[in-house]
Amino acid sequence: MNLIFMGTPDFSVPVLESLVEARHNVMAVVTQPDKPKGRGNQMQMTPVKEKALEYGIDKIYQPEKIRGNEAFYEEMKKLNPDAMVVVAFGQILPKQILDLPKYGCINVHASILPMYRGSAPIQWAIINGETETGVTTMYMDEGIDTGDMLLKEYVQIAADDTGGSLFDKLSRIGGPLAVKTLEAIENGTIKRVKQEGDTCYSPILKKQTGKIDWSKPAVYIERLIRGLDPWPSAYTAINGRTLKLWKAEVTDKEFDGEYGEVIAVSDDCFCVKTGEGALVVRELQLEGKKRMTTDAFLRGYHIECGMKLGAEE
RNA sequence: CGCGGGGUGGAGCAGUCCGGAAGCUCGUCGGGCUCAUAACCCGAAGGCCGCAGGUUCAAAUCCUGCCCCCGCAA
Repeated sequence: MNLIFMGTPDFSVPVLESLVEARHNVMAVVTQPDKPKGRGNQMQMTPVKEKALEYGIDKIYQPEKIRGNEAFYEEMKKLNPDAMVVVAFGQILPKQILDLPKYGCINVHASILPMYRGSAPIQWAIINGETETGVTTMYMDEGIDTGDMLLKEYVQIAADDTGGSLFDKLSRIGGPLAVKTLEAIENGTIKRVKQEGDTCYSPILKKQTGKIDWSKPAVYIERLIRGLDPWPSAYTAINGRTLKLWKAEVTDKEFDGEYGEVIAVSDDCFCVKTGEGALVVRELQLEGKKRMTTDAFLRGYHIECGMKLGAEE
């Protein structure tokens, strides 16, 4: 098929790869504009752009805004695509664009719709303690992840899955599922299913999302830590410095003390009181330092019972 | 030129401001104690103090340039 691919971050890349490898003709790639990122504010290409360049796809569009962008619309129209495949592109497409391709716009979404619509379905599935998630392909409509569903593939969430590991699992199946969906569309064997029943929205992740509220149950905090690993990470504060937590275990034991108070310290870990149970910290990272085991951390940093984490200085 | 922290035996740190014998908590190896041990006691090995210049009688420490790691902001 003659395709236009729209996507931006890492999650989009494996889908682009699958499409190219399945010998679809990816005529053009649309991705978000390059932005200055990272230390020193270096300009950085989006992952999708990098991959497109690697494949020698020369038509790369990076419109600031698609909505109301007539020039862009004319370009797309000229290409006359059979379908557009959209994966985590980052802009909402106007109806004009959605109606353009013969077979419509296909979206690959990292959840089992209609649950976890929105931009961070993977991480929120972990944070909320789901045991299962997956990938859904659908026809796009004007809403956010509300279009008719096409194919689904389920994935189990392991007790030690992180945002990163689950991301990897889902991005591996996203590509093949997109290819399969296009095949079925071409053959006319695809079935479209309306989204009905329970739904929920997974809001975009911000740095702030990772701020630990110690009055929450330990199980929730533990899932927050896993869900936001490797980005944006769950964090608290110690002696006025940011402390990221990377690995922790939950204890049911209840201790006296305030929420966020260190209530036990041993050679290789320390324990923090939460709203429900306590959290044993196993791996962390102090501002300006590398990620390390609590064991290593405690050799150079002194922690005592009674210290409060997350306190505003 | 966005802001900031840091690179010291295998790990994590102190020492740097106010130059002058390489330190701390662990780990490793050997020995001892013990029914036994990740516990305790004794001993040992292991460091171009990120790299390159400079100042000095003397530099981990002061000056200059560079490399690398990390947090924030975007």
